[in-house]
Amino acid sequence: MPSELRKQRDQERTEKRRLSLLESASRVFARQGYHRTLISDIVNDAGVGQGTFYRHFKDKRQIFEALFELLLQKVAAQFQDMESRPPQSAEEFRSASRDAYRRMAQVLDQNRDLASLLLREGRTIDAEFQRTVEGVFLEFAQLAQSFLDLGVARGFARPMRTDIVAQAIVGLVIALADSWWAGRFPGVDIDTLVDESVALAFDGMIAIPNTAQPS
Amino acid sequence: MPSELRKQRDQERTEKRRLSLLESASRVFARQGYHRTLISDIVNDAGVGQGTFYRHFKDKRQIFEALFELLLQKVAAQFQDMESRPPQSAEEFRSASRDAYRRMAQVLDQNRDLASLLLREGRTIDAEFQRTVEGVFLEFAQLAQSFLDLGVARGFARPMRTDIVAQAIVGLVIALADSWWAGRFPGVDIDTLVDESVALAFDGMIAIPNTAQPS
Amino acid sequence: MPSELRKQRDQERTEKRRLSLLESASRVFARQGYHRTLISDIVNDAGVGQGTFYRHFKDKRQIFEALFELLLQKVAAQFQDMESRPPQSAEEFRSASRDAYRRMAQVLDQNRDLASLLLREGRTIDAEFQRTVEGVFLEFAQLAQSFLDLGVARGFARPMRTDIVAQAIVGLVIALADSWWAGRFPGVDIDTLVDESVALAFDGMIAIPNTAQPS
Amino acid sequence: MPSELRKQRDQERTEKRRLSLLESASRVFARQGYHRTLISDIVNDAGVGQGTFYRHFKDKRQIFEALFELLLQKVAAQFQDMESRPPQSAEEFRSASRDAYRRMAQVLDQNRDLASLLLREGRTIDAEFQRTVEGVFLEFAQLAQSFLDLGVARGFARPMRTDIVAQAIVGLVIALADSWWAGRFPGVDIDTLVDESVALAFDGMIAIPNTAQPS
DNA sequence: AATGAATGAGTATTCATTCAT
DNA sequence: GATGAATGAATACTCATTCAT
Repeated sequence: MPSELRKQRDQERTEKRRLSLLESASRVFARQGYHRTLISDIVNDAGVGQGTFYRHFKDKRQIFEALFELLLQKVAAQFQDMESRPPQSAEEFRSASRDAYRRMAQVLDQNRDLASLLLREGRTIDAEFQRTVEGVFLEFAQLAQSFLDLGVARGFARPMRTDIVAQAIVGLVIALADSWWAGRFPGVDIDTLVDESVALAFDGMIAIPNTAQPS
Repeated sequence: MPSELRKQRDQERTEKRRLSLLESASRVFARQGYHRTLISDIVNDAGVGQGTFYRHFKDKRQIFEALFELLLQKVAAQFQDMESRPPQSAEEFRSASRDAYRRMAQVLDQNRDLASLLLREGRTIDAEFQRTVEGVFLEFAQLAQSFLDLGVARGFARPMRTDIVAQAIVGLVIALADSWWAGRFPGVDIDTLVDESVALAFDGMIAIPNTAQPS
Repeated sequence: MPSELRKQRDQERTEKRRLSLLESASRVFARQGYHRTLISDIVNDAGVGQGTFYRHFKDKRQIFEALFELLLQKVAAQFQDMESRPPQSAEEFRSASRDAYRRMAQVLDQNRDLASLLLREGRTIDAEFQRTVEGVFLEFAQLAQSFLDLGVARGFARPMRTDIVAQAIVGLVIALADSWWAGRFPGVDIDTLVDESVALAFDGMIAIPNTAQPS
Repeated sequence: MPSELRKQRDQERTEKRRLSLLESASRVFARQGYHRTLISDIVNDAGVGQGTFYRHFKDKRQIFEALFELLLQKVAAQFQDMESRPPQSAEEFRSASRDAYRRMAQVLDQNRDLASLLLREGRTIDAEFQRTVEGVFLEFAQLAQSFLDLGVARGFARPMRTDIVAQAIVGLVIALADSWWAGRFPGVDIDTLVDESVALAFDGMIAIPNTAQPS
């Protein structure tokens, strides 16, 4: 009895089906938004029967949740191999920041539909999901804050309310991602976006008098 | 002719009803979110009959739209009397920015429920409303951009991609408002928030070498 | 504003609607059984919209429950004015029993559909309803038992396990009602049924030797 | 020729599967009732695949039918070896009755789950099954009736509507079985139940004057 | 023969909208 | 104009049944 083989093959097929549903859901959510999407839209897009959906997910919320976790995994993977040595100089501080920023930009852009969807609708599902999403935002903010604290402690950054600035930075990233996806920066590449953001965050907007008046 | 008087009184009562429905809608939307709110929730909160809703609004979308316009009006009013004389110095540039920022912070905070709701859910209603909301965001960004352009032109601000920075600034404002409302800044007052934001936007995070090297 | 009048008229109409739904439910349940009956069958029979059902009842179980209570009320009403003076002689004991029996037979027969339905399906709805129904059966059995106990105490009845006999009597009543409704007693009237039951319960089946051997 | 042996073994295994499914069905039906039982409940209990069910039974109704027939067979077996010599005296009449009663009590109690299930739900499956069940009840009633007729003819029993009394007796048996299973007779053994039933059926409840008046 | 993933017909239920009073 | 009971279209979800492996 090749039941072992059978079992494995079945499992693989099941997993494939699940992924195909996730892809369809992502596509349809991106097109119509979470709330205007029916289960039937998803299964039609996936080309499977109505009942098949319920074999893999409890309801619309759960497939959305699964998409959310998928994105989190990808984000985590992107930062997996990131150097963790604390910066030794102002220059290293800045380059580490730029690196983190660039990685975030990349993972967001590589998962554009998913990320855009989750950023836009994640907090409109229900109270619990709202908390989940805000928890993730907060985690990022806290990561940023501890990095800022380090910079302040070592004198690479000026004294500041790092809690406030960290949240501002996260908001800035999200806002720019959103604008970028909305096509409001025609002709701008990601590197420019990153460079401008980092420049703003580090140097601010103010004209630098030193450089301008060398004499 | 009492019919004239009667007519006016009726009209007033009608207007009062409309406002009461708008208030209820705002309250209920804020509590449950747009998508989880039923017409019956709104009329129950307002203490009027189900049919009465339809005498004043076509559907849920329309009352949401009306709330959106109400907020826009209040924002506009806040900026009505703002001085429009272009800044003549770097110092004026900075203070004008802070003033604009503070006004925005005030109007958002005075309409906390409404603003929070619209920022969170405005783009999840439908495609058309999404465009409307993004149009408003864009307007703010453009306003900010033209102000930045002016700063750059006069040498108050360093050269930069003002289109990008403007959107970043708008995102930053929204993110901080959101965090503030979510209670993530316990013990922080609005002025501190504004000051930190302006400091970040103008000076960046970097330690100021001038101060460090006085000689 | 005749809102008072309006309210009353509305309430009356609502009550009428509710009764019409109960009647339809009773009719359809009787025809198809509880489990094979759809909400749509009931509303079609009542000639009202699908949503109207849910304005009056939570679900199919609840309308069944309401029918059950309706029957209980009618049974209670039938026994409302029953004489409660304890029997003073064997003859009174027997006639009081016959009277109770007859009343039960009447109320069951007057609510044939309802009673038949509830006796047949009442215990197949769910565990909780089963307990409810059995509770009612038990109440009747206990009533019968206390009556029997009295008869035994006064010497009108022979010593016996009145708990067992009481339940047997209740079962006997139900079985005969069921057979009667199923048309298994063609040409028999209710009085005959009652008389035979009482004779069986009181005298048993055995030939009476005294009477048979007068000489 | 090993194919012969193989065939037989296969057949045995098939039969074992069938029985295991029947047992599971009986168990699950008894626990949840027919209508609340899903095919999946049965196959899960039996530890076989969903498809296997359909290799042995057409649908839920058919497995219920099979259980019903199983019970009938057991009942028939119980009465197989029963003496068929007509009673020659009042005493034999009574003892034959008690014997039949006791056998019925035994077979019902030995198949408690099955019997309880079929008595409770048998008539709620569909119209056809209802007729089948009522046919079986009727058969029992007719058997009882012909026995009663014989008793009346020979003077062992008083003249009575034997059709009515027979059905009453059957109802009484069922009611007591039901009460017994429901635990409403704590501490009572089956023999007591049988004895009380026979006493009620033969002698009724009335106090026996003979004993009271010895002279 | 056994399996269990896939299927979709069948239903309960919700809720925006209407309209008689 | 206000009301709220009535409505039924729209949808989520279940579960018996099939069938490829």
